[in-house]
Amino acid sequence: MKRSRVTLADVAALARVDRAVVSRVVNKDATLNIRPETRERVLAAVEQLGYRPNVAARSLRTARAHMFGIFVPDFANPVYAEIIKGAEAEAAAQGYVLVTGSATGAGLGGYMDRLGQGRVDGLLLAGAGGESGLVEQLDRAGIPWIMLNHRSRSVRRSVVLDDERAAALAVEHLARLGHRRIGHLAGPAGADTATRRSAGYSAAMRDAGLPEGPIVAADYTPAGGAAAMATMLAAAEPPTAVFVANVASAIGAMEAVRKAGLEIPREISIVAVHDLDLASYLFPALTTVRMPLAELGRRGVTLLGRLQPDEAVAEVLDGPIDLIQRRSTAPPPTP
Amino acid sequence: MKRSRVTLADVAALARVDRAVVSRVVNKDATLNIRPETRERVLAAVEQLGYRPNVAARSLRTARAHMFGIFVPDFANPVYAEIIKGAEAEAAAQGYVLVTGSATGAGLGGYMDRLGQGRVDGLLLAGAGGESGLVEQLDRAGIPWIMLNHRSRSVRRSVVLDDERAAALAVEHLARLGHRRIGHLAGPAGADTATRRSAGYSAAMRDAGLPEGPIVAADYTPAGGAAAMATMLAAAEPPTAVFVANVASAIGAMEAVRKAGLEIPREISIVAVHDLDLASYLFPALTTVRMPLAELGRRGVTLLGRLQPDEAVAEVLDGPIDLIQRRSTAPPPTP
DNA sequence: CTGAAAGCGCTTACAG
DNA sequence: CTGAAAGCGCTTACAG
Repeated sequence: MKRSRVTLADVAALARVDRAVVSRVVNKDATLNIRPETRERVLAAVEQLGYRPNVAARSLRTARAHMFGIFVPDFANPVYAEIIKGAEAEAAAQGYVLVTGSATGAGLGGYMDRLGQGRVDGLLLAGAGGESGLVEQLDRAGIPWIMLNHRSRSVRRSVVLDDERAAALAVEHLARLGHRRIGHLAGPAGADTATRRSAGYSAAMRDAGLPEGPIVAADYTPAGGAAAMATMLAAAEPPTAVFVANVASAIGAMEAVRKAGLEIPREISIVAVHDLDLASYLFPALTTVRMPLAELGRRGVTLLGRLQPDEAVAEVLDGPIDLIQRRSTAPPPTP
Repeated sequence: MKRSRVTLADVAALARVDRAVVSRVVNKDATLNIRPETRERVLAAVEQLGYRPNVAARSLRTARAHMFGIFVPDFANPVYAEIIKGAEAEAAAQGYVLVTGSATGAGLGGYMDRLGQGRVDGLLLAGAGGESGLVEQLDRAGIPWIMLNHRSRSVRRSVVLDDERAAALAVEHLARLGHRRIGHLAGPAGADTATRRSAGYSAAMRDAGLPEGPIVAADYTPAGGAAAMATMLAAAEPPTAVFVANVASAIGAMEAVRKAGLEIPREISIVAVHDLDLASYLFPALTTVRMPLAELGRRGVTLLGRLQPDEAVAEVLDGPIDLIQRRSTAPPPTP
């Protein structure tokens, strides 16, 4: 386990060429004219000594780290796990490596401090809200950044998913089953995804010629979803189906329905956004809308590698969005 | 969003001191004797210019990257998400940053290639098996490494959890409820955790004076768990309780029980290892054994920072292991 | 108490 | 077609 301290100079000496030649061979410099046998000698020396370029020296020289950072609220949230998976796959394809940080570690501020200068060539932020001062803090650090799943005037660079279409898909599914009273268990006011899903719900209800409501907001947690669903069920005319903005809320909502003595889907249908693995483990298995989360991560990395330093971007990712029907939705009860 | 290209020299010029002084002030060099007003001037210049040390230059000079790598099979697996959380928290406390890689990206080989030389000061591997050549590959790269959750003769550095104790806790819980026929839905033969959990099951059964079996192995997936449980239920005298080595298997096992027309926990009790969030979302909520996964990640990072290059370690983490009782276990049916 | 200088390992524009 | 040289930004042993 001893540190291999093989440098370019060692390889050059063994291959009897200059370090510059080794560098260009290793980096596959196309402008290098070299005799095949010389190249072979260099490659053999690299192999024999087990030479691996020192990334610090290379980064210092080229001012490129070949790393991207990605910051998420929580690794244990499967939504962000999917985004990271996509980001890592694309980074790997580009020969980049990912430096991950989460709010459960030491927060974004601590993360950026530890990043220092020049550690990453760009930073992806998922699940950040419109925290005041955030954009300024990012800009001051001088690191190109892109925000995922959140857009607003102050955010110059963002990629989001088509949450409105996801909501429409859910509502259309319920309407097609024959539901007329379709409620909406919305997300928290602060979350940008929640706003877009609610807008999509309203638009889809209008398109279907259905009256909106009831609408109750909750944070993206089971406890929040349970409380909101209890409120909804207490209404004079409770809905026969509910579009829930988030799987975590839906878990609580299902619990609340069960507590109220109602049966899913016979008496009430539920559909939620994000087709996480656990949706199929719930009872009954939850009908969901699948969004291209990994694709969002991929796209973020692609743009980070491509964008000019001052280029703005506000993209709605054009990926596949599908309704995954399971056992939590069915036609409404006949009165 | 322009790149801040402020260097030590800029700060030194503004503060009218040498770069060396700035360096030592920034790094809080205790041996530096400096007049308070000079230090103030330096700090003010740092602040005014927004100076952040260039990590590539620092790494090149000191031969320390202040980064650790962590490689897992899959970010979306909540077991590894927990380990990463712990590792990140400890890394942050040390001023380190984490470079994550997963098998869904480009595999360990690709990850290590992209890491190059000197990018990380150490590497944590979680969920790796006893792949042949793995240890050699790691050693050749010259990066200190520690394997998490896997130990064997060839692995010189490992930290594992006390899987035997976890198994014992589960078996004791079932025995205390009055079960006599306690089956074991084991993990795959290749998995080291599975071996230790099975050993713990056998020892605990012996201690309880109970006959072993039935024992059926499955991989750590719902499908595998379902098939194994179906086999177990088809036995002449099926068990009244089952200790399942893994939550994913348990999900499938519960499904199989339901398909067989049996009720949990009235007719059969189930307890599984790892207290993941989703355990409480299952129906019925799953009784589990909680293992200190985050602590495992923390400990790995701590050791990585502390161990001598050639020091070996084979540690069984001494963290809290608890039985979390939910609704999937109860006394056996009275015949 | 503070500064000058060397050098970490690489890349690249340039000279021959 | 190949080599010599400068320099990226920092740290640290040493000189004054």
